Amino acid sequence: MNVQLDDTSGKRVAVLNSTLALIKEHGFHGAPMSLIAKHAGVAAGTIYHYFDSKETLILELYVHVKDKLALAISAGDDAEKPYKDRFFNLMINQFNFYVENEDSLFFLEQYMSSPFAKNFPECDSQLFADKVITLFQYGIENAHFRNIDSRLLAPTIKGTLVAAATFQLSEQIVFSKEDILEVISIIWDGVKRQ
Amino acid sequence: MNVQLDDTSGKRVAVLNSTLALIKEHGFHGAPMSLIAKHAGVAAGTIYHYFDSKETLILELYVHVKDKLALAISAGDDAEKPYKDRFFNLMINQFNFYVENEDSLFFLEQYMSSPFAKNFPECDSQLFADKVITLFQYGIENAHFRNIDSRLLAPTIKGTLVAAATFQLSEQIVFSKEDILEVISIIWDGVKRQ
Amino acid sequence: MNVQLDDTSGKRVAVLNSTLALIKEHGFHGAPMSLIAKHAGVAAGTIYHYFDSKETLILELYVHVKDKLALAISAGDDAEKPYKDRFFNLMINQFNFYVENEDSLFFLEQYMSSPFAKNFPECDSQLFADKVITLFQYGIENAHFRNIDSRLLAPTIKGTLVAAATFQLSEQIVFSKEDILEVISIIWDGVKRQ
Amino acid sequence: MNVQLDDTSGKRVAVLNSTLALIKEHGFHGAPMSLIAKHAGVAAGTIYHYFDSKETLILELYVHVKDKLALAISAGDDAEKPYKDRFFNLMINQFNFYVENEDSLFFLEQYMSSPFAKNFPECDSQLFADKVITLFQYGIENAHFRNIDSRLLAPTIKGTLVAAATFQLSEQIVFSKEDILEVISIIWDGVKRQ
DNA sequence: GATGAATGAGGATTCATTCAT
DNA sequence: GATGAATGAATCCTCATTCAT
Repeated sequence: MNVQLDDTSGKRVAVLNSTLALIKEHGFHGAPMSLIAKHAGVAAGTIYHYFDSKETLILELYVHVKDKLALAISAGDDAEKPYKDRFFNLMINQFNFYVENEDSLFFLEQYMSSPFAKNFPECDSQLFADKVITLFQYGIENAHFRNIDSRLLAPTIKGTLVAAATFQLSEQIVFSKEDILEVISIIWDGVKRQ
Repeated sequence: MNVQLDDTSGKRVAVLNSTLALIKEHGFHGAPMSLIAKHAGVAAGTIYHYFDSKETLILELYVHVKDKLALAISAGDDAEKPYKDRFFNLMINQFNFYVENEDSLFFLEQYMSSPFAKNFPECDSQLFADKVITLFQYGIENAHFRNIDSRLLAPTIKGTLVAAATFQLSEQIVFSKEDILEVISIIWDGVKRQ
Repeated sequence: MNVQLDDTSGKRVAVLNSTLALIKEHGFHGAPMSLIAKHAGVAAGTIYHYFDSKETLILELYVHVKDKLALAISAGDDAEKPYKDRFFNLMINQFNFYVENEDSLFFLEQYMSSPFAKNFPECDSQLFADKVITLFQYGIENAHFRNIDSRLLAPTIKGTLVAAATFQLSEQIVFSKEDILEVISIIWDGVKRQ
Repeated sequence: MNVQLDDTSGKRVAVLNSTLALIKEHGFHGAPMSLIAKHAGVAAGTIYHYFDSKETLILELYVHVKDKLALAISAGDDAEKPYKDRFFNLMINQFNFYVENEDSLFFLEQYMSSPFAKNFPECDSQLFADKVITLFQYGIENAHFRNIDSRLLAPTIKGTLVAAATFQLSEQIVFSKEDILEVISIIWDGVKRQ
């Protein structure tokens, strides 16, 4: 019954963004539907035109954010370039996305460590699988990485980048271009074929 | 007014453990005080003899778990040994703790990404600072690590270990001793002085 | 966020009246929100659409009742008449209001002697100040009363009327017109210019 | 099962006084048994050695306070003196008691307007009946007062005195000896035989 | 007598969701 | 589509009271 079409007034996106902002600021806890509605400038009931329940709202928000992340991460990727360059480009993009989209970072972290992630593993971004996972897979198959399970690679890499981004955001310190490359080198030196 | 003393019947610890178990299973959401009480085999009101509010219960649980973690991590540490050995020992201990204490791992992850961590940064385990942070600090000062900010080191390391432990737990796959060493090598090769 | 407007179904007033009735019958104690809701024929949550909390409900009820009192007291007041006549009219009106609105009388008494009155002295009926206090003030300024502090006059007068009304209500005795005039004479003879 | 005897440590009185103090400060509402116990320096359970329930505690406190009031009011009463003098002495004593025992005044007011007074009318101070009511009765029988119902006299008188005392206490103004006599004259001129 | 941990029913309040307009 | 008043189950917490020590 949900209406994704002709949301000309953009209420659907407004609700998603408000949910994101509120969860970032106050956690899942501090984002009741009534507050989301008010923050988005819509009536409480209106949310239910676009989302079946609060649960699906969160779930769809997750995919929405992950899509944005996939797009940002894969920007400028060029299959012609050496793999290490492509990897570094991805990492830099990812770091920048986190820093520039604090609420997305915080939401993703909360989502991933919540029961949602465990209970709805099938609910994820196709775009992310296509753009990001694929590249990792390629690196594994072509022996650019150590011989580790592919499914361990992504969280390992993410862990360090998230740590760095969170650190910059919380500490009000700005990493220089070189600092970021140093951080990515930590990752690369760890996971690359030795 | 809380009574930590002579809780001979162990109700305080029972409440902490029940909270841990329920949060692991159902998230912060699925752990109402009434359920915690029932799970712990105490009356709802009894919880409030030991904790001022649900918030302080969570906060004290965090320190409690972090204390246990610190103890487990630092087991068998020997200042006489080479630094790399000490580092590997810590990592192995940490990985094992996570795998053997799934509920602690899940709770810590949820706690760290929740607003609690941001709102109460001063509320942390002294034991952890003494046993674990100190060893990292030592490694930094004695140039065993790359020249990265000390505050970035810990979350980076943790990220990979947590990823590995979560992976093993969720996928029902048991890392062999060698697999674990491989994972720790990822970390070590990344952060060690190049 | 409260909605005083277009409460066409009259739920707000129903809640006020139910609160009044229950407090009269059982005191502040015996008026839990759940009972008020049931008595008013609304859901418990509905009360919170109209009042922020139980405290504000009580506070707004006080002003509501005091407004009704002010209106009843000043009925038929005529600035052309001699002051003593106006005073007697007010007193008779007040006595009648108390007798005819037992729940208002009991509520006001409980409210005035509760910490509410001390903690929120600024929360009072403007109507009462305009209609009733003003007339007393006039009497003081024009030397119809003894030379006593104006702020002492009102409670003194009220004390006797409340005593009389309470007496009639509790004893199931009906004062005759003459009896009431006698009581008012007690007041008047006490406070009038000797 | 209550023990009024050999309360050598004075715990019973301590509980009564703590209850009085807390009710004065925070109302019936703000005087939970646990707080009374702490304020009185006894264990919560101890209160139940002296009082069957919270209800009886309040009831007994009322009689206790009323006894003290009766004693204070009738101090210096002399059957040989003219009735008006005796009446004035009583009034002055009563005013002074209220001003000097603010918590008793506030408690009595709250008690009288609460459902307690209605539900337990038989629970009152014998001392008060003997010392104070008796004197009023005498005045009525000997035609010192107007021809009003005897049961109306006391609350009428009390109303004005309480108003005056409350006024002084709340406004931080000290009535002079003359001011008090003026107030009592209001009463006397009102109720005396015209 | 005295203690205070323990109880659990009851109270204020929140919030996801519905539905008549 | 959009609204927001209304719902009532669920939540956190309080507090009079009991009882083993």
